[in-house]
Amino acid sequence: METRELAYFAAVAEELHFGRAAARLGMAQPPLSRAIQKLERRLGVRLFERSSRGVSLTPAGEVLAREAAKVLDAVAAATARTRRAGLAEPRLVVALKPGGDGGLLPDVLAAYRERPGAIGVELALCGVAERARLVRDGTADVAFLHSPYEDLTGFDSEPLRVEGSVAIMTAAHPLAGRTHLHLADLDADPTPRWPGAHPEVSDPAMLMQLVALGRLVVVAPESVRDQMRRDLACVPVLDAPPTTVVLAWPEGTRSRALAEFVHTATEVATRHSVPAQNTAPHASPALPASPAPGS
Amino acid sequence: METRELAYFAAVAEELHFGRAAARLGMAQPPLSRAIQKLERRLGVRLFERSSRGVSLTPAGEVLAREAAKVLDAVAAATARTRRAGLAEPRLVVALKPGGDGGLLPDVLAAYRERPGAIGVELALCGVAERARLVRDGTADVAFLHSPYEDLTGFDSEPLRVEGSVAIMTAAHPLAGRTHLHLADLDADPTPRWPGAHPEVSDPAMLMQLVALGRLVVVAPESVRDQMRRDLACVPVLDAPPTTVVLAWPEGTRSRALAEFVHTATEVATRHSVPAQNTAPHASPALPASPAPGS
DNA sequence: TAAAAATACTCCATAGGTATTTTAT
DNA sequence: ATAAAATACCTATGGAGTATTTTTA
Repeated sequence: METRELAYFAAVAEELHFGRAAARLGMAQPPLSRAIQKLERRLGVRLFERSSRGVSLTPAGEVLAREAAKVLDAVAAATARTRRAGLAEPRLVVALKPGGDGGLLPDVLAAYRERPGAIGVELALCGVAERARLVRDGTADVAFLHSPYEDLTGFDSEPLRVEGSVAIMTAAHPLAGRTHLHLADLDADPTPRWPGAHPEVSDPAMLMQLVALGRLVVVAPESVRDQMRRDLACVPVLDAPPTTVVLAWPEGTRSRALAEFVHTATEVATRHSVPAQNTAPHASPALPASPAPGS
Repeated sequence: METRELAYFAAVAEELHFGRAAARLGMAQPPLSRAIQKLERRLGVRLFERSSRGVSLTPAGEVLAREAAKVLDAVAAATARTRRAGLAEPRLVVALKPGGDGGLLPDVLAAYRERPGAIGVELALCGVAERARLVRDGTADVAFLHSPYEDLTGFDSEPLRVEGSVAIMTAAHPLAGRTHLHLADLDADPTPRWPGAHPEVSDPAMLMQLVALGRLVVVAPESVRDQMRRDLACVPVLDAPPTTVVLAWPEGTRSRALAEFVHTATEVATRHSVPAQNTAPHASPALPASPAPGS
């Protein structure tokens, strides 16, 4: 089964229309129809139910749709990773969303840079949805993700810090003065879970605008506090499930640089978490840096 | 990147010799050389270091070797799973090695068969090494595996039962009369860990023969007791790491039948483990079957 | 100089295009 | 009657074979 055929199949499976799929693929409809027929013949399985009023997937087609996506992802990742491995000086690409590092990144970068074999680190700032994809498709080596909000299948990961949740609301909100609250206190307000569980609003700035307008209360990891608009209030939610900031990379990766980066990150994370308390996570005292190797 | 090209690349990467790789692929050497060159051109990356005395992988080539293997596995799995999904009456294929089910399988099969939507179950009996591969390549849907002996990356899994370890030895062995022992007691004997950690001996019958001859003592999960030769003795090892029998299936599988099978298996496993004691794991009393739905 | 990969050329299998027919609603 | 997929037929790209040359240890 060639990847070209799988790409054709995937296009038809998405469009459920040979003509439109062909247009999307930049080809004519007849060769596409023939390619799918040939695939069906070789597999000995009918993949589509055709009628003049549209096309639908057979059960076997449903299976192949999932499998084809995996294959095409793997091919894209293979291409990207091989290209990146061929660069003259290799770089480690770290994907994160703004503020998605739980405040650890600056120290992690500084600590990693001191290591003997350290290579250049490139940051891929991106939206919530893209981080995992960038790693899956080989564009990035590793990402800061939020467990359990993000799906870690296919990744190995290392937890860096556990964060409690805070509710973000207007200063005018009746609950804004409280020292803490419980999820039940928010029953009256629309409270989409962070990040982006709500359909329409994926842009954080827009979400915060809705909060500022008093239309929403959002529950988010406490580290967002630092980059929050000043006109919003922020109250710890005691019984919201905690968020874990994790570093995630593709299962089975064998890269010296990545291993060292992850190791450095966990070290920095423990340095941060041991002295700091849950209620004041960013009051990390200026510990002396660990003895620099070499110079 | 076409799968054909990746298969070519994988062959050369394994053989490290264009001529032999071409022979293995059933083609002539020149087109193979050209195909690899074209791949290198398209990726913009050198994959092999060539000399007249052999071929070696560049760092980028090493990366692609791993990635290509993933892609080719995914393609093989896609083919197998799609074909199986197209069969007139779908079957659930369960891979296990003889005795690798911890004694649970008969009850699991009986319980599953009673369920309303149950489909046919096929058993793929196979050696130790093949079980995981059968699931990975789509030939089987689910396997009984032994954690932590087997690599579960790429699988989701459900633990069924935790087993202690026993040492298997000749009845004449000085330790054979003991009621229990510790790993340190075995320091004097060659003791490959079960299963198949030792290089040469992969056939269990051969391994048992070596045990019977007094050449080895093996440490194995306690459920092997049942199918053990009568001329061997079996002593619990208290400090050996416990083995967990798990059901494992490909990450992200969406199959009603599989979900029900796994659910049934965990139910049966808890029925087994609750009344039985660690020291007599197979003395499961004849509980009344759970109320059959329907008839 | 000998083993192995690269080049030169030739051929044909097949992917893809255009025109048209079949099919099912 | 009409939208959409299938078929017929043609073209040409590029994958593969044979013969030969180049390379380097």
